[in-house]
Amino acid sequence: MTTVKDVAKLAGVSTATVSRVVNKSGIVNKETESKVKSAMKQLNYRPNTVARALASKKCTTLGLVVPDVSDPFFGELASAVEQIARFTNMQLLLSVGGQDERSEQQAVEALIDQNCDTMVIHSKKMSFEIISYYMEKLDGFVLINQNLPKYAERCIWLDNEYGGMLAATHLESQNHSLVAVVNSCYEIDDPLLRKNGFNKVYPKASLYIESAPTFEGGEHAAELLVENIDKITAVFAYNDVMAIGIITKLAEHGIRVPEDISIIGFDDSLFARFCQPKLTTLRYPIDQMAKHAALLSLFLSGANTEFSNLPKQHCYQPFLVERNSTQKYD
Amino acid sequence: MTTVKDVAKLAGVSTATVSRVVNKSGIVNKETESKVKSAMKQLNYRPNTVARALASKKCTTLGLVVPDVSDPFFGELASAVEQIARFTNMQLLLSVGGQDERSEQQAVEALIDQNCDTMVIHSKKMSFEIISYYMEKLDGFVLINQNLPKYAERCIWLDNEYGGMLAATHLESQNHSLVAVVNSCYEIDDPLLRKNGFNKVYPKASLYIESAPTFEGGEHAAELLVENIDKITAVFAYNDVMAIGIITKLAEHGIRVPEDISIIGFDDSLFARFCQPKLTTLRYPIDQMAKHAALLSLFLSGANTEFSNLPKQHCYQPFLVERNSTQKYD
DNA sequence: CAAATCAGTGTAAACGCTTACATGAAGTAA
DNA sequence: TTACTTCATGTAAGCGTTTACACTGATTTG
Repeated sequence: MTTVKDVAKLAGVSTATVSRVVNKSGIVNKETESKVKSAMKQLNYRPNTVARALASKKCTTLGLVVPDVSDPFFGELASAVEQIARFTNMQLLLSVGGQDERSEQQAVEALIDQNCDTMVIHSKKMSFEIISYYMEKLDGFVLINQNLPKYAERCIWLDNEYGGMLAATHLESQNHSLVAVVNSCYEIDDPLLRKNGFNKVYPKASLYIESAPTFEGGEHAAELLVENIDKITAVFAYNDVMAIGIITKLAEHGIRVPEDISIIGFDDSLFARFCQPKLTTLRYPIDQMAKHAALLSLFLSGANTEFSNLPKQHCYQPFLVERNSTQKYD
Repeated sequence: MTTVKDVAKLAGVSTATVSRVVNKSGIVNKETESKVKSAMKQLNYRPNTVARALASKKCTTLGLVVPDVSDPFFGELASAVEQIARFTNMQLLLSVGGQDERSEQQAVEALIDQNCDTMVIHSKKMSFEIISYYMEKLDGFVLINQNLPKYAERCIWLDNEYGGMLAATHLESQNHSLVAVVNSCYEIDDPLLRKNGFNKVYPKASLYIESAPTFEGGEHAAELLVENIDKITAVFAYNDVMAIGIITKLAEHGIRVPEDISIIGFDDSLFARFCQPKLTTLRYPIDQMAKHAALLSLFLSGANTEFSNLPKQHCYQPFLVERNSTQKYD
């Protein structure tokens, strides 16, 4: 491993000077600079990021914690954050938080141990106290998919209520009056908000079901749907996977989508186009949101000052992607 | 931030002793140990991983490079590696390699800059020369989904040929004699090997098509399938996404799966169950493989010596998952 | 022309930790 | 008693950087 010292010796300067040219900090003579540069090239010098982080107390890693990378939604999120990391010469440090508060907190602590002070967190279970603690401690702590009014400046979230409204409006425009809502039974805000938004258009759903936000959860909900099939003409599912679970189970009962019943999903996950029929759904701009969150964290932690003109708006709006799982009712 | 010094002062010992108890290295008196431990607790001390890595020249990060995290296949891979990392108190450092040799190499270099010397690499484009270079330089450099005979001890791969055979055998057992192979057009070994395996059972496919290994690629291939629909009764697709693309496009032409034509995929991706009909496919045990690769890297780099009795077998076998997209031909 | 400024560079002390080596006390064998 | 172990701990020199500060010689200012 070649170090600053080697470079300094070869170039006939001090390590301080080498450091100056590497970091483009301080003033250094053009000639000296080129001597140093050629020495670096000759020795194939690569600064040691770890030593650099230690000495400068600045860190070159961008942390991300998500509940589960194998979920394609978080895969997309991770991919977006990684792009920003690479673009700003940082390294992505990934921790998965799992499903309970303790492991989420451990994931954050693990990042802190790595001197990482810029991170974007998708938390499911962390209490407000714990979040506040980190917010106070780390300037670069930013939350994605969660809106804490007290820290709204450091949150990036989706307008779930608006999403619910959009779905409802779409169904209404297709003359559906008997609609079911199949919601997630998880104790987070999103399901509630989507339902609220939906209720603004349809003050009362013909049927309201809660189930796990998974394929199986969708299948399970579909059983109940089948029993009440005469009372509904359309359903708003919490997410695409559930919607697909519903469609699959419905098909087993000989109920066709969209001919017999319309279904609208949420997320526009990459497999929304994989099912029969292709899913009408709401696009969740997680890619943009994740990039915004990463840039915001970088800016707030002081790790990167180039991107100061970030969008003021921290709340993102989903939009309708109309495919084939919904149709006019008559 | 509280450091060893603070702990040492509070406990009335030297930093060396604190280090000893933290690392369980060297001999330390029971009493002293508990004094130190309580001091650590009291100050909420957490060792700084960066400083530790610098001083000991051992690193606490486990690197992973994949072509694209947003692809659920790599999401699963990343998730498995992360589990091992967490289990061994390491941090996952994720780099995405993209689609060309240069960026793959940059991804690796970025890991090296972080002092990371244990890493698992899924490469698509790296030349043998470059790979050899890293193999010689880094003991912990292990390859996944690639078998380089010279470095077989540091590769974990799938028996693609066997997979092809399995698919063929299944189709044969269902009396299909007119089979098409829809393969990936990417220049990697996998498609070729799968085809070879398939050919052992069916020396000549009734139709051979190459296309991009994506949903669209599948749709595209399906157009050709449709033109030759009378010549085939079954198709072996390179992967699940292609299979789904094919099914979707076929459906548009009124061709039903499996009634009119059987189709078998590869991977058993999580959405193999999302489509209609659910896909018969070959399970790719990427989860196990990734864990093995991570453990192997950890062992070879010397970062963790606990797991020395790893499976001798570096080649993994896919197996058939029979669902509803194939049926007996008569 | 003395004083002040400034470009360009070097010196050396951090950063938070590990670890080779030194030290000293106590026990053991001769 | 002397010499040798063994246990337990401390001292201090790194690890590869950054950076505050000091220094020099040249240029500008009044």
